[in-house]
Amino acid sequence: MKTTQLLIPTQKEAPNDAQIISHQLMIRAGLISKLASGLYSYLPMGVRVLKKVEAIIREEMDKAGSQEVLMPVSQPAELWQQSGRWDEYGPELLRFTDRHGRDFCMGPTHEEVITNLAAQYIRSYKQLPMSFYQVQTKFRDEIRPRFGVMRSREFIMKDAYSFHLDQDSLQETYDIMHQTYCNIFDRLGLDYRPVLADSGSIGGDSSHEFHVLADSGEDAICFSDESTYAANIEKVAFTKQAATASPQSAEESVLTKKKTSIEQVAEFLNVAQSQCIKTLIINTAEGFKALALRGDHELNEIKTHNLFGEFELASDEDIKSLGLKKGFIGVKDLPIDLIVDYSASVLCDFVCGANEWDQHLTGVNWLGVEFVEADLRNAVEGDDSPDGKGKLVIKRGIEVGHIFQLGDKYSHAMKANVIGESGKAVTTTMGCYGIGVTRVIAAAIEQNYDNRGIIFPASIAPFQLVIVPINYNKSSRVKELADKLYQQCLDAGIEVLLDDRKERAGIMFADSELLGIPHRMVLSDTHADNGNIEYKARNEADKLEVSYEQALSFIQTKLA
RNA sequence: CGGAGUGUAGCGCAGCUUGGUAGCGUAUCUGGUUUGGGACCAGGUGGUCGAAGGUUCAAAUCCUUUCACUCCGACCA
Repeated sequence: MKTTQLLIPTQKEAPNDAQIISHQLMIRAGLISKLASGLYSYLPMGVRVLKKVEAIIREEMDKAGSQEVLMPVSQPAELWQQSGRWDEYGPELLRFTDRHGRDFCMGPTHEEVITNLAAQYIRSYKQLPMSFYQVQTKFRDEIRPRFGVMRSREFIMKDAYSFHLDQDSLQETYDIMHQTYCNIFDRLGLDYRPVLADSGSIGGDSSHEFHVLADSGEDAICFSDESTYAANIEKVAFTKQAATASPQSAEESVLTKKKTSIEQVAEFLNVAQSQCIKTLIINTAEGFKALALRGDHELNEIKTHNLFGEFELASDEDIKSLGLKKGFIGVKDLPIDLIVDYSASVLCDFVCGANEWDQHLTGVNWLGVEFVEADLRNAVEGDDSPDGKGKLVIKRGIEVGHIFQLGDKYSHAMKANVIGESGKAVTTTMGCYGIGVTRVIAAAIEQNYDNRGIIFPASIAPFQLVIVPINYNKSSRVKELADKLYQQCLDAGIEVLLDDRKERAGIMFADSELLGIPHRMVLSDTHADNGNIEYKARNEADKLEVSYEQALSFIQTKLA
């Protein structure tokens, strides 16, 4: 295509609400345009990239034997009431009412619809296993959309669902999908890692997230420095440890006026935060519970949720009503159940609140305290890897894919049964596999850019090659050479952009670099004098002269 | 939802304290000079200053209400 035929609104400056690099560059390169909070239009260049990503995903999904379908964005409430999620989902589910007063929602995901389809059409075990996918718009009414298309409200997702007669069959497809996802992200040219993820109540190794490594990632993921272990920080499970020390000192109460945080107390008493215990009070369906953690550790909400169900931190009033002093809560003589994290229960001679205003205790030991132990915390850098090999390293990741085994949650609720071999109805078992298509683009940019702009991986660049003729509108020789080369490239099936604008060289260079087109050929009178063109790869510093005659075969070699 | 901040031309911003003709850079249009790294000169286009109400002879500016957007938080007791 020719630049003058395209809308490529590049900008020198990014809008000041664009915080992260991918957001800034997508706006500056004219890929997207913001309509409202968390809502973006894709402009021609953005759509080209989107289509590239989708094409790779489609090819690999087809290869994996999945069938493409397309389901509606708006969905009737009845389906969600059947699955129970109409009440469970919360405010992220955008609901609305049609003119007849019927309730609907914008689909944040499509388990309900696909399960409904399966219930209708899959009747016999002989049809199983079967899987479906779609590339489609999702709507999630995010509490705080941010980072451009990274966390937007409307986004494009590839979601796939599989149906099985039994767990073995599900596991088989799950493994295929795992490999398929690796193939997809390999082809997308991304540095990614599959990591163990939280799978809710199902448990086991039945859920993996695919993370693109980038400092701006919203998730923390843990790796062993000596093995292949990799997991979301939320998922790293710890077991009971053996005590490494024994009590040495006697308990003592000290004045810690207005020192209410672990940080303040540790500094004031000149002890490590890891030698302090913090006591959190939570409100659960079964009443208030006290949780004790090492001062340098954080409470893991998912683990806590798995233990107690829905919970929230106790309010100031709640703490008061229990007779406790906020900022000075300790582990001794609590009026409620105490649950102690495994790494806190092995501490000796530690510091904790005294349950009196402005008082902490030092030299505290667990002797005589009643409690149960549990795994409550997030992993921190340097923890022992749960597989027993090496220490954990923490990196930031952007979650671009998630596969998990659903079991029969939806198929049971929505009666997706098949007639089994014995002639009786059997509830199918399901798997579910998602890729955030639009997020993949942002993630790819987070991983591939420099101070001039985007450096798209070749597989998803909007164009493979840009031809920059200098003085295209002045020099008939340059124009002739450029047009001819452009036509040769088109004939050869190369996705080529001819910058036919009446612009100075600097502007054309800057735009092509901002847009991240992998290969560039420059034509000018000076090069034409030598019968040459100039070639430069976006991701390399050096320019190269190539003879005009060999230009096409040269670029074909580069693209191969 | 809690806290903070911002709304003035497509984008980036000044003006507001102390009310008095709507400004700058960039983009865009016209003409000219330039032409291998975002050029220069000249002349234009473009804004009911987020919206509504109020005070005033007079409001971008002061007051009230409201809407939108952004950031931080919503585990660190």
